Amino acid sequence: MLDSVPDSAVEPEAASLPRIAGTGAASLHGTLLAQLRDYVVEGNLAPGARVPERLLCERFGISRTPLREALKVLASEGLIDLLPNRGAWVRQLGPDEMVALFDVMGGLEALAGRLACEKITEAGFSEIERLHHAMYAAYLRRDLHGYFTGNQAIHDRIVEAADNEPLRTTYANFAGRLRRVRYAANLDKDRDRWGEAMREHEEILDALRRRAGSELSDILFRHLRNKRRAAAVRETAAAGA
Amino acid sequence: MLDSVPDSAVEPEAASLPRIAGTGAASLHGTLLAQLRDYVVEGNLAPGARVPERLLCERFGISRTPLREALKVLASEGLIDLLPNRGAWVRQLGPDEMVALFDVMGGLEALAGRLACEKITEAGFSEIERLHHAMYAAYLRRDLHGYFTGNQAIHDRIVEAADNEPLRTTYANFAGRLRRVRYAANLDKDRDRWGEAMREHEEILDALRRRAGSELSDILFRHLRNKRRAAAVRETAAAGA
DNA sequence: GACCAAAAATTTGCATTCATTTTTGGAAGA
DNA sequence: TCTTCCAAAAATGAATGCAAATTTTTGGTC
Repeated sequence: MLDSVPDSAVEPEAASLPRIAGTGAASLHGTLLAQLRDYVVEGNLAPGARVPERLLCERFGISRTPLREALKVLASEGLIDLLPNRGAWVRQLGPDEMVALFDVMGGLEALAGRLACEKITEAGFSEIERLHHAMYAAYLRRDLHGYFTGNQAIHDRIVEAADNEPLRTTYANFAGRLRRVRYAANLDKDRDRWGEAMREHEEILDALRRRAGSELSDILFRHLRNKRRAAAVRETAAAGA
Repeated sequence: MLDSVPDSAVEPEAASLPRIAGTGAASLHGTLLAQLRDYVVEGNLAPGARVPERLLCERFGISRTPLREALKVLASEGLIDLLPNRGAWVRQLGPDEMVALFDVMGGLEALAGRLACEKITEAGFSEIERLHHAMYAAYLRRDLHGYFTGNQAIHDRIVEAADNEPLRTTYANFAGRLRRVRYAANLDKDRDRWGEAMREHEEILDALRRRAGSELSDILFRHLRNKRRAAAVRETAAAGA
């Protein structure tokens, strides 16, 4: 039943207009939201630290109202915690939470791979293939940064190839939450993992070439699991330090 | 580099405290957010309709500030669109968007199934088995409502068994967005689909019994795809009407 | 010197106010 | 009669104000 509130006429243009605000692309509010999100994700505030409302207002040159709106959104994205009457705090990931987030990332990548197999074009595949070879070259010359960049690019391209807007958004959200975990950091000390990751990427490319959705889905989930395992070492070590 | 903003001391209790605000459980703001979300999800406002700010303020007995904060969050959840200077509009799903959302749901259920295979207890499995049989009984006596309820319960239990908080939250979000699509509505006219769905559920239970994660993952994704296909008929029909 | 209670100073949450923008309604003109 | 234009009205976006809660400081006691 439609409530006492009258349903205004349907907005005809709304459907065709770009969905501006959803995640906040343009529009003053969206700008601030993006800025503030970057500010947090980039690590300008220490995990577990209080988010200084007043200082941020001055920094961004705005009043508290729009800032607080942005904070509410960041809280719903899981980047910060809002404690009633006690303000906003940068969310700190415990080991369990990190594991949970990694698993979701794995699920999202698995989905992206599956969809990519259905939708990717020959050109799109070639591009990923090119990135793969570049990454392999970086691996051979032990260029950690080059490898990391290429790796990131490949995973992003797969998500892109899935051509699914909500997936893109959700993926970006979880990637942002895990941004602090520097998975690459281990590889130079964990040559085995590096080689293993490289082999997994061979499998990924192969499955994608054959457009084997289920298979790719599986590989990608396992790939993320292993990535997490490698990252967990450092996490645990850091926690113990 | 940590910015000019000084890092306040780390809040020791924050880690152990329940994550109250994230999705908004308690705390006045969270209450309003949940209320408003339900209000939209329940369909009190027509899709494509304007969200009447002032009226909602009166209805909930609050001022515009907290309402607008909640609207920003709902926009980030994808339930409404915010058009700069033009207010909030209930999001309307076109066919393509619906397809995209269904695919993400499929990916999330696939993930849930995979994780459930790793974590579910014998008691948890028995409960799902019980629900399955109850649903089958409903199917046999052509009890559409009973079937639908049981079906929903099973999928929810699988997500629950995955024991992953961010997955739970994300799943709930997408389920809410798709709430308007009444997948069950077709079954009484599409007996073939109903039987097919029932057979798929047999497979689901079987894979879960064997704790065959990858397999269950695949089945669940396909199951959702088929569910979408059935729902799409009605959607298309409705669009054509 | 450590510990605790009370008052001051911040900070939060929400209401209210104000400047812009959009929308509405109608008059003038084609 | 229909379109175009303009002014009034309403709605949005953001700043400010204020009561309640929290945190910090202060002062005193053991």
